[in-house]
Amino acid sequence: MGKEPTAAAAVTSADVARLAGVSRATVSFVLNNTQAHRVSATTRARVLAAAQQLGYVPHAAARSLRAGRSNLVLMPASVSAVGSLVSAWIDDLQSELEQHGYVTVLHAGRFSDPVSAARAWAELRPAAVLALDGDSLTDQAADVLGRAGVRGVLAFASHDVKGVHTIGFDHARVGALAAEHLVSRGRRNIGVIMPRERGLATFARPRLAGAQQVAARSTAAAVTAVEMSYTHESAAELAGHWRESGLDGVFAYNDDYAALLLHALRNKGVTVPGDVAVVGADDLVLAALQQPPLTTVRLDLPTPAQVADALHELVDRGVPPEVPGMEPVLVHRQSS
Amino acid sequence: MGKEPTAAAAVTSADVARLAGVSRATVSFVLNNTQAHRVSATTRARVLAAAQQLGYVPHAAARSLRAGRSNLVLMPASVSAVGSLVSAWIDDLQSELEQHGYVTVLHAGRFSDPVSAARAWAELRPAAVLALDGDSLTDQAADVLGRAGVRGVLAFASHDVKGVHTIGFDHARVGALAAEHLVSRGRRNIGVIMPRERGLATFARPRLAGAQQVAARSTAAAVTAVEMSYTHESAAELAGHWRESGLDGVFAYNDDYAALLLHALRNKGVTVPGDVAVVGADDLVLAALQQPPLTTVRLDLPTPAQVADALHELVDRGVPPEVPGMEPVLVHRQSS
DNA sequence: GCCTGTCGGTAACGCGTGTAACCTGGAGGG
DNA sequence: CCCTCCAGGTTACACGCGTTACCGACAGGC
Repeated sequence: MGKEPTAAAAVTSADVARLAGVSRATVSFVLNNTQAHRVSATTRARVLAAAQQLGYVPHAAARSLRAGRSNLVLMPASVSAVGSLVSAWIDDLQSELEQHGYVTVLHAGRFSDPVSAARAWAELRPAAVLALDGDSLTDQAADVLGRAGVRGVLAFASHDVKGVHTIGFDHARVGALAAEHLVSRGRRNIGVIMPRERGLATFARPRLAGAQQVAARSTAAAVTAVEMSYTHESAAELAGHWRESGLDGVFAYNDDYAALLLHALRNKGVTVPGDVAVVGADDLVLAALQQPPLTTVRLDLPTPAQVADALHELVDRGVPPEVPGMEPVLVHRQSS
Repeated sequence: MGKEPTAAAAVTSADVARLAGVSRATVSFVLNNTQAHRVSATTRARVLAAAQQLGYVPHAAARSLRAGRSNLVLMPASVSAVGSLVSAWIDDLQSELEQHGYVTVLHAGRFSDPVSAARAWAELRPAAVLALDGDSLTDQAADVLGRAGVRGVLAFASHDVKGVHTIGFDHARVGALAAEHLVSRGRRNIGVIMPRERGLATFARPRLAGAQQVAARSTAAAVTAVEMSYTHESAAELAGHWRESGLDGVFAYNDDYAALLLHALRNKGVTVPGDVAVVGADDLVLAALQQPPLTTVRLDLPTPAQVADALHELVDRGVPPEVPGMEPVLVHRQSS
């Protein structure tokens, strides 16, 4: 009960041992149910009682230091970059990994380059790193992780990186799909929204590139990048100059951005899909709520269980089974 | 260059020492720029070169084990429970803490009770725990953290908990504000949406309670809890039976839920605010985009810098400066 | 009485670090 | 020549834990 007001030292297994009147080894045997060593029922009870009384909790770092491997899974991701789409997916993945005995942790830092990012992750000595924006991983970064003893590096990425097991996640396909759809609806001047919000560029750039490739193939269409922030002001300004831009189709990066832009366009008297066709992405709940309902690109992700199993295999045996990549699907509604 | 295909052992400072031809201590002195000890320029260069060549990254766990304290800040929170509102705030907080030398990490687990949750957090031996849903913290949970040597426990909560430094965050006030507004607009039968999504209950329950208190004071009004999932089907079903419910006002927990409900109501021919007034919360960007624009409760949070400073003071000196709590403000638009 | 097991416990080491304490060789002052 | 001092290195320990090897006591078979 009596908690020290002054810097209470942490309770260690040695404290438990002292209180129970046994050695630290015995405490370890009891608390870990070590099968190789037998402990009498009475001492076992004494140890458990002492641990309970002191509120002992083992020190994960010391444990994995001794064991030579950790059960930490690091997901480098900023909370805001994770859209509403993936957040539920991440939660489920976390539960799956928990059942495998892993502790999953999200960490976002602002890093200048991939290698210093990898260095920061490596300091934590996770068992595995699961990168959602795997395209920002270089092979030097993967090398840093490997030298730090990270057993598995899994990444959603469009291209292979040495030392990284990639799960197909080609954002270029998303942009291409949207652009192809707009072209097939007769649009020729296609704008692609590039969010100014930091952290979204890694996804936005390849989506733009995908759209540009489509334009390059079909000679009739042209693609223009259009910057926009996720604010009413930015959307209103964009919509205000829309007619001058001559754009008759737009891929808005996201359903969130699309909804914001849609509203601003209507306010300025630009009709959708009459004057301009709008396509979002992620197929969020709000997409269907828009006026007109929003055409969007749905992203079918591999199930959390599949990814969790793959990660476990990778950490445990070194060779993961194949995981199906992300498959983008166009959902046609009235905005295009 | 040659990376071992078979379980490459992690690079340690001993490896660096061996390659540089010095002792491990010297390596430590060089890499940490220890002022108390002088190292000649030539050996310093040799050590740095060796570390560079091997790609050495220090082992954070071993370091904090030795140092007796960690620089980890743990934020228990599931990604999906963190609304769009707080996600940007969290990112900023993370940068602030990074400048203070902390590594911030998000962790969500499904726990049966507060104490086992605290135990899981305590295993990581963080310097501090920052709980966003602080109302699920008990004093036993705080005790577990304290005994594990966690220096500071900060929580957004409505009530004080022994051993926890709370930052005022009274969700009951949010519900109360919404209810008062609806009553002042002449509404008498007020529904409060309770999301079925897991993890949101800790916020939803006090919001409901706040609304109920308002109803208890003003004899004219009644409050009913209404369950709803964040899906089109659930919203449609709710809207389909709306007239029978007799509700003429609703606090929809959230702008997201409010937008979904708004749309479903319109589909069923229920007019807003004619038949029913709708109030959301969080003042998300999409709130102003709705038809009609959504009345909402904006939550003014303390700045990330304030919280980061408080946390640092708490960890460093044990006594944090006061941090202003969350202040809910009603934003009136046309949906009520 | 001696050898052989088995049961129940402990001593000791190492994981990767940081740092206090301790050497050593050479320069300088008396 | 001896003592002192300092620069520049090393040795040794501790952090909290898991585990291997050891050890004493006691029972049983010859």
